Amino acid sequence: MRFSKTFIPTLKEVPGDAVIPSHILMIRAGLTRMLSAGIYSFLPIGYKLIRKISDVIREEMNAIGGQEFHLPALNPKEIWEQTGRVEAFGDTLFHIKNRDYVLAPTHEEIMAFHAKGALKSYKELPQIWYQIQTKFRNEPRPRSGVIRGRQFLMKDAYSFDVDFDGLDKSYEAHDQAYRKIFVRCGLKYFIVGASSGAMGGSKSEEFMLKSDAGEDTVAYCSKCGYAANVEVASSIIEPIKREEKSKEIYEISTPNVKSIDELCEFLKINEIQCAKSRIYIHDNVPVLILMQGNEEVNENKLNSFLGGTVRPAHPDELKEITGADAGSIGPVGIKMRIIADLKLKDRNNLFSGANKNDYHIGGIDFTRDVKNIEYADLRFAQSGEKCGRCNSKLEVFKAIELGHIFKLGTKYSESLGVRYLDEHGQDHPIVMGSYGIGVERILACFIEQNYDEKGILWNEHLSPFDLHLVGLNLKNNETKNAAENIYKELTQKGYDILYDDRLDETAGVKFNDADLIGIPIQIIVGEKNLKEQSVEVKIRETGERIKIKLDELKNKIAELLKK
RNA sequence: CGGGGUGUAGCGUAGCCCGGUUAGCGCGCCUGCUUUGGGAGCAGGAGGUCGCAGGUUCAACUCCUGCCACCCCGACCA
Repeated sequence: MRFSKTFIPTLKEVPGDAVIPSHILMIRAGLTRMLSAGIYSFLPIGYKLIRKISDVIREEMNAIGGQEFHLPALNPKEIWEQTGRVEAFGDTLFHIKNRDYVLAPTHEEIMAFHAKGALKSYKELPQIWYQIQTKFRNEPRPRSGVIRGRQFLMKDAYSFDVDFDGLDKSYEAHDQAYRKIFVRCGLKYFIVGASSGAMGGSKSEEFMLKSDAGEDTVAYCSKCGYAANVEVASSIIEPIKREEKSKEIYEISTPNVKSIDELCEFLKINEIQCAKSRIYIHDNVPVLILMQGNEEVNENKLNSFLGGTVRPAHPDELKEITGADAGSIGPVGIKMRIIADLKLKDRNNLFSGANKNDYHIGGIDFTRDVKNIEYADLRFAQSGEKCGRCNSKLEVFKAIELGHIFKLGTKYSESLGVRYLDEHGQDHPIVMGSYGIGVERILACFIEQNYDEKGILWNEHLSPFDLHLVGLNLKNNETKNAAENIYKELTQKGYDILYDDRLDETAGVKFNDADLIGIPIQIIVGEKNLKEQSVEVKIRETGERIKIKLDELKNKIAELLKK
């Protein structure tokens, strides 16, 4: 493809709205342009990459028997009402104003609608149906470029089976296909078991990728592969030992001390010696939660420990319940259920609030002064702590969700009446699975993992072109002829080439654009080397430049691209 | 939805606090000449509802009010 005839609007400067590397580079390298918040246009090179990624997905989906559909984005609202998801999605669902349609945020309903009455016999099952299409979600806050948009491309697949054993097989097939897809796209991913949230259903796995632009925080063990959202992740921690001698309990006047930081500063103590108090309301009953001073309550863990409904107490409730405001609450003498994090188990000589504003208590011994105290794991796992499974070190970091597979079960087939007859003529709901991949996310995440200060670093897994041919001063006829010949010959050999044939751009501009766009191999044709019948081959990632005789170029390229 | 920030030419920005030239600069773009191995030089040129609406004023990019858009943090999140 000739650069001079292709729309590749590269940008020298960082666009004001972009913050994360992939977003900046996708705009600077001319892959995408923003139309509105969370709505992006893909320009020719960007769209070419989207097609390449889609093709990988398509191949792996077809390999497990998937059949590709093309479904409407415009859906009758009625179908979504039948499954209760108009309400479930709430404001996230886009509604059409002048007709009772919604813009599909996903396609369980529509696939199930087509399956209904069409898949009637056990003989027709199982089926895997998928599509690669645009979804619409009215995200309250789009961010990170293409990573969370209001309109985005998703591959979503649905499996239809006679029973849960069949579903297990379909699920397993997708699991394997997904691994292949992400490996083929060159992504360093990991898998997190997760709850399936608003989608309904039981088992699920998320395919995730480490990134500062991520929206989830996960704990990951690179040794055994344990990965879990920090909301549920557990870790092995070293217990903190009791001090040898328990001091007497004593009250301290602490005027205007509200936070743990202020308390530590005021008393010249370490936050590890503090028991931080939080009041939660559990099924309308207050509970005191105690955390070590430097840690926060993991409300998710608290929730699953207590069951029922749990919420933090409002500031105005605190005084009524404890007699003090936040910052002066503590376990000594308080009459309610008390649960402390395991890090505080049986500790002594602790500091906490006195349940009296502007006073704290020191010398607290949980075994002596706080009767009926319960202990539970209520903290967030942190980097460096030991993995609960294999004892090596956990890492905690932000991650982006690339794909999600889950066992839906019969939620949609029940509510929409998607049923089949078994060999005895008995009728059953079809058992479904649902499997999604964010297509643009693959592109953005690849860039998040492969860039340097000059631009993107495509590789053998993913690249818009095989080769970037840079013709320097093309007003020089010899150079032009040589470049044109190389372009012709290598194209005939089957290579996909971006040929920078721009007449007026200087060498520097072309070099920088080539580095920005980031095709792995550059062939540079210039007067200097042509005098020796040579051109230069530059490896984008390493910056290595190799001088090659013209007649050896084809072999060298073949060798480089074979890897 | 809460907190913070920004909106000036295709892109990046100065000016605004403290109202008063023709709204300035860099990049990009157009024309000509020179240049061509790491974002070229000279000369000339085009391009602006200063986010929108209202208000104050002799006078508004600048002050006030409302709205909108975009970004960041949080809440939310298949």
